[in-house]
This record gives sequence, structure tokens and C-alpha cells, in this order.
Amino acid sequence: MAARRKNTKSPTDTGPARVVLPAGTRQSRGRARRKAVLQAARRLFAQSGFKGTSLMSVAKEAGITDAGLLYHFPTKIDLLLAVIEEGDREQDLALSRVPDDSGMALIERMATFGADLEDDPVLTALDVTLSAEHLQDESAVNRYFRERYQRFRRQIANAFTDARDKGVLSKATDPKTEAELMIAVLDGLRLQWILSGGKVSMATGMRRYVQSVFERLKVR
Amino acid sequence: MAARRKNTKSPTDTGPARVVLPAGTRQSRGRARRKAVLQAARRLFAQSGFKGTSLMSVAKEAGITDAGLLYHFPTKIDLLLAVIEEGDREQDLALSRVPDDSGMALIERMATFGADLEDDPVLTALDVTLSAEHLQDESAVNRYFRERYQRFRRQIANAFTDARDKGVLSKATDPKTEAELMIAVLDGLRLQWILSGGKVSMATGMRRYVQSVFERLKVR
DNA sequence: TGTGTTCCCTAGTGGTCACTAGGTATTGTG
DNA sequence: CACAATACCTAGTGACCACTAGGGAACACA
Repeated sequence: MAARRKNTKSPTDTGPARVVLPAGTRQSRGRARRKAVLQAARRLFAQSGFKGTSLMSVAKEAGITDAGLLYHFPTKIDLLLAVIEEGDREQDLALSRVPDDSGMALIERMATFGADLEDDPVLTALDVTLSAEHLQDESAVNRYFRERYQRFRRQIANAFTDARDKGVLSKATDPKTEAELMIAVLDGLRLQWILSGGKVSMATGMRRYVQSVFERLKVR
Repeated sequence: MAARRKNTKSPTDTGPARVVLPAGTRQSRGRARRKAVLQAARRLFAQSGFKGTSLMSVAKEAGITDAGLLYHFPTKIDLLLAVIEEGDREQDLALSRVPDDSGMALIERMATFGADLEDDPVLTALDVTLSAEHLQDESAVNRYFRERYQRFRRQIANAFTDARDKGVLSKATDPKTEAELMIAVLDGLRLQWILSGGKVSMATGMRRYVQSVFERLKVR
């Protein structure tokens, strides 16, 4: 019964073509649909989780049928992995916006990280929902999150080590525990931020926490 | 279709012997089964979430059929609520083990709370999984967690206020933010603890964090 | 203008799952 | 011993859902 939609696309809206293809503008429409599907999937996975979201609901929000969706992503898991991968790229990009590669730069950057997350509620909720949904299974998603956390902890721990060895932070600094706590604060605030509907602020929480770390450990 | 015949007593009201039955050991077997079902459900919900767990799998682990299970809990949601309520009672019990009702007593107690959680991995994972699964829907579970967090925050904030007003902690203490951070650390550590398979320790994390709060705020 | 590719559709299909209907063995009670 | 409540069971039922089969319109290119 779905009437065929007339093609009222705006061709300027294809975004930056990262991959330079041989020729032909033919793919633009398909690309746009694919992108719409990814966006819808991200939103719905974030809201209702992977298991709680049907392909049909994603397809509907993307203006397509479920069978049509499966042309772009052959299985539901393929769709999930694509959503995760896309989100991953964006977040890695965000974390790499550090003035220099000293440890202190990264730690100071964490102070504003809460505010950054507040700017993208969907991506933030996606992370919380998916990581919790795959806490203990042995899926690719679980492995992905395990590795991500490990990497993140190492990165932060290295920053503390660097700052300590450079004499900026106290000799008594324990990088491993500090990294675990820093990430714990971020994750915990995320949860409260979502559950409280924004009443608990990630931005001020992170700013305060990083500040308190400096009060404790900074050599003056 | 939606008409669901409830039992004589409300399923959320599983309080101890509210309905006074004549007596007799007749119920002992039924009680035991019911308990077995609750235990299996807790474990499976914790591991795979609510949506990810079928009644059949719970029933099987409890040594019963799914139809048999539904005799004890008329709907799946009734089962979930019973599981949550039971866990809630146990955790409230744990939190109330405070030497006296001064603010400092509660804050100091938080230092050992991580270790306590490590003693009950199933209950801990249950909390994380369920709260994340119902982050944004409008279910009874969502409301439960929202209220629980609010209550918890108030409780901790009051403790900080008390300690500050008694002159034990600095005048500059901000109870609201301190409460948010304290709970964030606990939640964040929980997540890392599970995801890392116990490599990240909640026990040491919480001890360290509470200690660092005292270093920052204690009036000496 | 013919032809192949891309993209999306309709219409299933099989599997899973929460839940129901109705029966029955066991057990406590009058 | 009659009988009634308890605590299950077997055998469905309908709803949902991921995924498939096969077709067709639109478009690029020869």
C-alpha cells in the first residue's frame, strides 16, 4: 500500500565524498538512503537497544521497507556493526582534539569531555545501551567494548604517568587507579545524566572531578 | 486479550506472609519452586537482560515448564518486578549496615561498598543490565530506577551536608556534586568491573576514591 | 535503443516467544 | 473417604520478527 515516493531529493546533500570513486553520480541516492538507515538505526538502538529494535521500525523511520533495508545491510548484526563503527570513528575524532600530546593536555581535555557528550545525546545513549546489553555475552560487540575500554584506560593511564614523570603531578600518583576512576566518573555521570533527563550534568561533573584531581595531585 | 486475570494478591506485593494462610507445610514445595524460579530469573536477567531472556530458559533452569512458571508469576513483567523487588530488599539491607546515622559514617561506609558488591556478582550485574535496558522507556522499571537514583543521591548529599555542618568536612564542600560524583564512581566501576571480568576492582577503586575525598575535604 | 546494474518492492516462510485452555497427579482437610 | 485446592503438565495460538524469493522501475552506458 505504500505509495511510491516521488524523487524530491536535494542533490547537494550528499556530504563530503571521502572515497573517490571512478566516476558516476549514480550512487548518490543509495548513499543517502544508507545514511538515513544508519541514522535511524543509531537513534532507535540508542533508545530501545539492539534486541528491542525491529528492522521494520528502523526501515520505517528511514523511509524504506525492511526488505529494502536488508539490501544495504544483509543482516541485522551487520547493521549494528556499521552503526557502532560509525560512532566509533566520530568519537575517536573527538578525543584526538588535544592541543598537544603531553599527558596534561589529555587530562585537561577530559574536563570538557562531559560537555562534549552532552552535545550528542544519541551517541552517548547508544554507547551506554549497547555496552550494557552486551556486557557478558561473547559477541563481537562485547569484544569491541572490552577492547575499547582497555585502550581508553591505557591512554589515560599513560597520560598520568607522563604528567607524573614530568613532575607536573605528585610522585605519589597512581596512574592505573587514576585512569580507572576517571573513566568511572565519566561513565557513571553518563548514566545519571540520561536517567535524570539531564538534571545531573556531565559537563559540571567532569569539570569538577578533573579539578579535584589537580587539587590532590598537582605539584605547586 | 489484554485482560489478564491477576491472582488474589497483587504480584508486586510479595511481602512476607501478608496473606495469612491456615498453616501447614503444604506450601513448602511451592515456595521452594517459586524461589528457584526467582533465582534463575535473576541470574538470566543479569546475564542476558530482560528482553534477551525467554521464559522457557528461566523455567528450564528452575526445573519446571514455562506454563508451570506462569502459575507462580502470571506475566513475564510480574516476574521481572518480583526479581527487582527482591534484589532491592537485599541491597537496602546492605546499605543500612551503618554504625551510626552521622554523615561521616555513611561516607566511610561507601569505601567498603565496592567490596560488598564484588561479593554478589549476579545482583550487581542485574542492576547494571536492567537499568541500562530501561534507560529511556516509560516502564515501571524505568521509574523504579529513576526514583532509586534520586533517593540515593539525596541520601549521600545529606551525608555530606551533615559532615560539613558538623565541621568535619570543609565549608567549601558541595554536597550535591559530591553525591553525584560518588555514585558515578560506584556505577562506573561496576561497569568496568564486569566488562574487564574482575580485572578492574570495585573494592580498591571505591576505597581510593573515598580516601581522596577526605584528602580534599577533611578539616584537620 | 538495448542491456546490465542499482535499489527497492510485495509476499511469503520458518522460528521464537509470551501466554492460554484445559487436564491431572498429589496432598491436605473436613 | 470425599473433595477441594495446589502445583504442575501437554498442546496449542497468535503475534512478531529476521530473513528470503523473485520481480520491477529507474538509470547509466554501450
